[in-house]
Amino acid sequence: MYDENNNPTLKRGPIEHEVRDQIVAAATEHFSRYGYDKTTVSDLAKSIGFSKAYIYKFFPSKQAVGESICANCLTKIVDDVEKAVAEVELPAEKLRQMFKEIIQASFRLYSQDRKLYEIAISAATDRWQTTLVFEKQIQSLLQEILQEGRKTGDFERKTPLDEMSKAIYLVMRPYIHPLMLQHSFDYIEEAPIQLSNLILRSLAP
Amino acid sequence: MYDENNNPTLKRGPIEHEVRDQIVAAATEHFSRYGYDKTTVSDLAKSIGFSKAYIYKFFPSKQAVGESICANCLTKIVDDVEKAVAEVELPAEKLRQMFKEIIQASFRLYSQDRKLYEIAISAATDRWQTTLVFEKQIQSLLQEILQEGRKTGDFERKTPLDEMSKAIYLVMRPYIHPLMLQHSFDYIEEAPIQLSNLILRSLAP
DNA sequence: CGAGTGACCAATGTGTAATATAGTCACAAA
DNA sequence: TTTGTGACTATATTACACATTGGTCACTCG
Repeated sequence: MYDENNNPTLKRGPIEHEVRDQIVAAATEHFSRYGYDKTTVSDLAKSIGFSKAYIYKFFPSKQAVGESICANCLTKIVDDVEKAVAEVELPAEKLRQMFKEIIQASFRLYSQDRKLYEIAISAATDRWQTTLVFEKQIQSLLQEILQEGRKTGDFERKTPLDEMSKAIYLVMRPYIHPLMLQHSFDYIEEAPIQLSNLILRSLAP
Repeated sequence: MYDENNNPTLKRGPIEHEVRDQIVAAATEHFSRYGYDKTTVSDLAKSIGFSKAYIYKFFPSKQAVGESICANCLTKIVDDVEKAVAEVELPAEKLRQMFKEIIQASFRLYSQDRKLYEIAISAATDRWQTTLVFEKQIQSLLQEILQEGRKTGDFERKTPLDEMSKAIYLVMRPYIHPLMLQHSFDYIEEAPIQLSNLILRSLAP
């Protein structure tokens, strides 16, 4: 597996360093208050008391800083989803919870940190690394649930797991992709319910 | 049912009139060549040999002209889908064909008339009348197929028809909405197949 | 050597004055 | 009445000079 923690398009210079953390902290603050575009690299530098050039000892580009902040948001979403899934027992319920919580966690980010959500939109639209990792994590979680459901006999076993998993991911994708989710806000209440029902009917043994 | 053919937000003055047709023809030509934004109402007027003011005897706004042209595109898509559906016998095959052809017809518009596709995006994003009509038509077609499948015993009958229909529409929606479809181009080959499979598994009696 | 920076450049963004456009209306000709 | 228009306004768009910004590099200081 690829180690995205030492990826040269995302990081540069010392991986563990106090200043790196300061940059991330300052960026989180500034990006969420003023937005990615209206925050300059100089702003970040000033707020931690260094020169702009020093930022570039730790990050190869402004976008790389953005990706770090975005990665934190997406990781938070994955954590919330995993937590919600862990709260119930049956695989079918896990699936419902997963779908519902992905939407709710994303929507929370949208409501409470609009500016960071906008970064997530750029990330998904321009296919930043961090988005690919996020998608993989969601897909893994989905596959785990499916595997468990197959083991317990709650889900059918004829259809190949990959096919099952892929199709269900495709159903969920419009609600995972931040840009698409925006165009589905009218459905965030009913969609996870109706679509979970449909998915579960298709998974009946 | 509401008569959108005499809707004051879309039309004005004589409904059946040669000049109206000329305007629509000129607009189709200009919009598809130069795009909606870069075509001025004066351009349309000039190309049919009248003054700009005369256009407004037939349409209440430039957008209304755009909606007319867009309505033609969407009607074409619905026709293509209905034709494709009529070509097969079994309800299950009709569903597959429907899903596949919606995507292909939209993609054809995207490939061959990019500028008109862009109008369709505006229409869907800003919820123009014409888009609502289009969605209704697709939903009706879907419901017809489901009803037939229930009658023939090909589809299960426990789940309420409305629920079934709604859920399947939600699965298809990302591929019907032109703006969302753009972000799913990577999946236009596999999605209709995988998702039709999933839907049909959920419809098994 | 490692931490840190000012000066610099190409590219991108911004403010603004000038232009173009959507839409209306009173009115004319047929 | 029906067909058709030029002149007008308020809003949107362009164009262009100017300022900012992302990013680099040679350099200093300890």
